[in-house]
Amino acid sequence: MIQVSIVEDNDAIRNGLAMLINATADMECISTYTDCETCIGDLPDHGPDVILMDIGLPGMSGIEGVREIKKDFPDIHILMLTVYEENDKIFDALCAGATGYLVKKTPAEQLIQAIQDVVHGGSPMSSHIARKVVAFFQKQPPKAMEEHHLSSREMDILTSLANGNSYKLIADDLTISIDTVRFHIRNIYKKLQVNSQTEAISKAFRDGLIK
Amino acid sequence: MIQVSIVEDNDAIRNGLAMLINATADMECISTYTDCETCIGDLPDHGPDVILMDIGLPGMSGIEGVREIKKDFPDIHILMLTVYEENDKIFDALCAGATGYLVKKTPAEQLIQAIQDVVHGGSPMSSHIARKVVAFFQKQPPKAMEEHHLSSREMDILTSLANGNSYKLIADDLTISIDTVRFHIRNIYKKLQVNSQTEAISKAFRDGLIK
DNA sequence: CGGTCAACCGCATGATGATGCGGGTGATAT
DNA sequence: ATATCACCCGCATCATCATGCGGTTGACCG
Repeated sequence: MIQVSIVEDNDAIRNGLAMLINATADMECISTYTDCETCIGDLPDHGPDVILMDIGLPGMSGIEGVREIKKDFPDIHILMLTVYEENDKIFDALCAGATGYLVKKTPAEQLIQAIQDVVHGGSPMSSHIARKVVAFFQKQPPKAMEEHHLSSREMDILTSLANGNSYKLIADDLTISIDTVRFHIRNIYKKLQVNSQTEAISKAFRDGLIK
Repeated sequence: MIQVSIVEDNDAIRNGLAMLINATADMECISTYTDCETCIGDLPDHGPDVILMDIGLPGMSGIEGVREIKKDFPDIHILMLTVYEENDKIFDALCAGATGYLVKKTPAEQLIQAIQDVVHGGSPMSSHIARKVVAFFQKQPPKAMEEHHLSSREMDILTSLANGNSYKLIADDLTISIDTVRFHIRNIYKKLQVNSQTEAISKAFRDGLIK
């Protein structure tokens, strides 16, 4: 029996969801809340397996609620159920610890399916949400190493620099002279359009040149 | 009519998939390949809407194939269909441009559903795959600011430092004296266990103190 | 009320870095 | 065969940083 709680301030939606869940075999809605705060207060007494969580709530937002709940009850799966489709909300919710993310227009049967999915190790997402999540990975390397056309030697030096080595140490590591290290670093600066180690390292990290 | 191509070296699987697709209304398999190279060669002539792509292929890997295809035909949706569930493969495939990621044991009807989903703006993923993708977002801050207990002032300085500002600039920005900047930086170094700007910035990035 | 702590300020010294200039080699491309 | 480019080396100079020491203030806590 999957035990579900609901956090949703709209009465009609909340009650509708509760009825839907109670009408499903092997699933029951053990509690409903109109805000995160009271939900969190109840958790020590009766913790559900899954929480359906709205985002736009009075008081603490659903995303903040996820963070709080996950901190103390990491085993509870939280399924965001919201009208928001902005990237910020999606990623914030997932980073906060939400296991899935559904838009409110999701049909009843898919919602039930999602709840089952989440307890069986899945992460249900509405299709357009999933697409945005996937898109996140694809726009990651806007400027890769090739864009900055750093030579392999320059990458050596940059990497060593990022590890906190001084010019002297880098020179010893690569068995070249310290002046050569200077030479390469000058070129790196030109290519990255910076003029200090700190800037170079920052840029390298942000552009994914270094991990 | 959704036009589908298949790249899969296993004869039984490839033929099975083709039959399944051709048996579905509004869907046809227009070509099948046992390797990426010939598929890519064919694309200029007959480009499908969706490609089902295996990863473990003779010659060019499916992931490399995705990269190549997406470079020249960004509108073709590629659905990975593979046995691999390792994080590396998943993320590499998505970064390369795959729109969805299914494991091979996916039942026929879900596979058909996934193909339809992908042309309608979704990103179908097997449930365990989706969970891994979501988990990616959640394990981001292994050591957050709290772990290093940097004060908010120290964070100001660290951030400014990462933006390539010199002590003097930081001092002006925060309207404090340059000696105070030094003071804070000394403390930052102690807390991060480093002793140079470069190391501090590297550590800050790697620990997610700075984005 | 004394203790602790974050935040602030100052000075001094040696080390390191940034940048300008000069030069050399070998491999690849035109 | 000459150009280009990555890579290598050297010197000089000024700016910046790392680190040691000292101090003040105001907030919070037992």
